[in-house]
Amino acid sequence: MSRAEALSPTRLKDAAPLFAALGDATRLGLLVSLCSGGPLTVTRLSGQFDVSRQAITKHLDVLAEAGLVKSSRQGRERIWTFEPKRLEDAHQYLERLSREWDVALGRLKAFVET
Amino acid sequence: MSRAEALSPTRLKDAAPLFAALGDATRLGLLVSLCSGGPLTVTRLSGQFDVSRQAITKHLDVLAEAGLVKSSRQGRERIWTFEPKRLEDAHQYLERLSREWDVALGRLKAFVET
DNA sequence: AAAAAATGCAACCAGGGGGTTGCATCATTC
DNA sequence: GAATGATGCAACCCCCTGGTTGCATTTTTT
Repeated sequence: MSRAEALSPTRLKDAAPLFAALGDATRLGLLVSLCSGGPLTVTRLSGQFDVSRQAITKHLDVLAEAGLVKSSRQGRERIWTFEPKRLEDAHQYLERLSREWDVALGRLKAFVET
Repeated sequence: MSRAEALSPTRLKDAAPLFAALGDATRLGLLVSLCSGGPLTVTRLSGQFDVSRQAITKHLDVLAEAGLVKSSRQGRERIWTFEPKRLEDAHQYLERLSREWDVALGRLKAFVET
């Protein structure tokens, strides 16, 4: 394994929590809001969903833990912003998977043609 | 929204269960095995992980529910195979998200330059 | 036909996840 | 400085998930 690969966050053990963070409808909705609606505060965000503000806070914490969002204090309010890096990691992981699949298909095809 | 988009399984409500299925290290391992190791049986698969065969069965059921694997009976054993379609759906959903992000960035840039 | 192999099915258990309510705290604004 | 607004923190609840064990069922194999 190359050093770059060893440090890559797209290794299996790191990819699972990332996908887990994406695996909730409310959290995906939050990502969409922050993505297209720009940086927002918790109370603003919770207005768009029918769950309590505290529930939204928990979801944002999960997303932050996965590195998908970032927050910063600004006076009395906390601003949440989308963080595209980890999304790219997930993207790359999926690509590696399907590439491995294509390789396997290639092997099978070569085997059949023998 | 176009008809194709309306029917696409990459809409938010369908994407969440898909990512949730991917959000477990054991299940990702199973996908990798089926992907690169070819179709396998449950007992063969459970040999590669340190959980019981029944636990692996449950994981495979989750993956099947999400459309990521498929199974077929063959005599007394059941063969599990990787199913690449849904992976492509997940891939597309991530791309749509990051595209939306890029659009938002573009808007911001245009606004700043005014 | 009996033994062995692969799977199916069910009950059970511990822990975490998603949700809530209630209240404390900190910054603004009048 | 008192009221209001935005968060933070904690306790609690329910249920789903990931895991287990034990046993029944179906096919092979000898």
